[in-house]
Amino acid sequence: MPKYITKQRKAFLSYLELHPDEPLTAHQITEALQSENISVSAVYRNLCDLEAEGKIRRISRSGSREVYYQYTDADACKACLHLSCKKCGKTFHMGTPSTRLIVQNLAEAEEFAIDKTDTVIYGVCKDCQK
Amino acid sequence: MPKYITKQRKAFLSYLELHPDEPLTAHQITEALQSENISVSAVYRNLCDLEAEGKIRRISRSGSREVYYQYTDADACKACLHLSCKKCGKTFHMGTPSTRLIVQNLAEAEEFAIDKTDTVIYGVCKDCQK
DNA sequence: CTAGTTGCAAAGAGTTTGCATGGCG
DNA sequence: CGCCATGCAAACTCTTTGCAACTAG
Repeated sequence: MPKYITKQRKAFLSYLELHPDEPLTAHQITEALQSENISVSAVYRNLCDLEAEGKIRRISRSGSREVYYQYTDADACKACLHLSCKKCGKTFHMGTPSTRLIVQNLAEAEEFAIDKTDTVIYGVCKDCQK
Repeated sequence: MPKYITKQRKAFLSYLELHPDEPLTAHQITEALQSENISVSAVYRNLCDLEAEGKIRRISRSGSREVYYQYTDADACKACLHLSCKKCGKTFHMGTPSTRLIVQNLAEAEEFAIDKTDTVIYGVCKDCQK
């Protein structure tokens, strides 16, 4: 948790708030904040801080060597599961009833306590299915 | 797809087959095959090949900087979802009925076509819940 | 004034690649 | 014998770190 609100941190945070749930690379963020003269190290340090606070999800997987950071607007989505479209990259929030159904089914049928924050379900969204 | 069956590749593949669905680092694999005198580059090259063939899942996420490779024994688990325990690291295969239920629910309630190969559900398994 | 934050450049870690050598078929 | 795979070391890229300078409170 930040103690000083510097110009760089302010820019960094407001950029993330404008792109919630969007998979961003460290490089992308640095580029976007070029006008604010933020350094790569500051970006990484801030990313690490947020990751430690659990406000950012870091992901990398098959198909791309890139590492993505996703700003997850805290409370808004602690109750739901996240759906990520492999085509457009957008993230969707699963409705509460569906989420509950899955959580319950997993608990009952598999005795598995799902972690809603960590899990991301991949697939193809409505719009990209055409 | 391999054209020659070399001693190193044979050792590499049989090691993976002994550790299906287990999250392994490239370093770990190299260490384990030390007696076979396999080089790091050979390990990486073989990992890349399998990843391209879709036989290996590469994953890295918040909480650890490590990159894990998981050998997914092809056909055996194309029909089910994977559960990964955050405590013991083991992977479990979700039963077909439960899987079907989730797939269907996602399709109906969210119009989202889940990709069973890419998705991994994180949480805590039965044994680790105690 | 004091302590947290930044920028820079150097250090690190993990992964990839070029090239000559060696081995499978 | 011809081509693929390997090993080695160098090259790369991304990320982390040390340190001095800066700045918010």
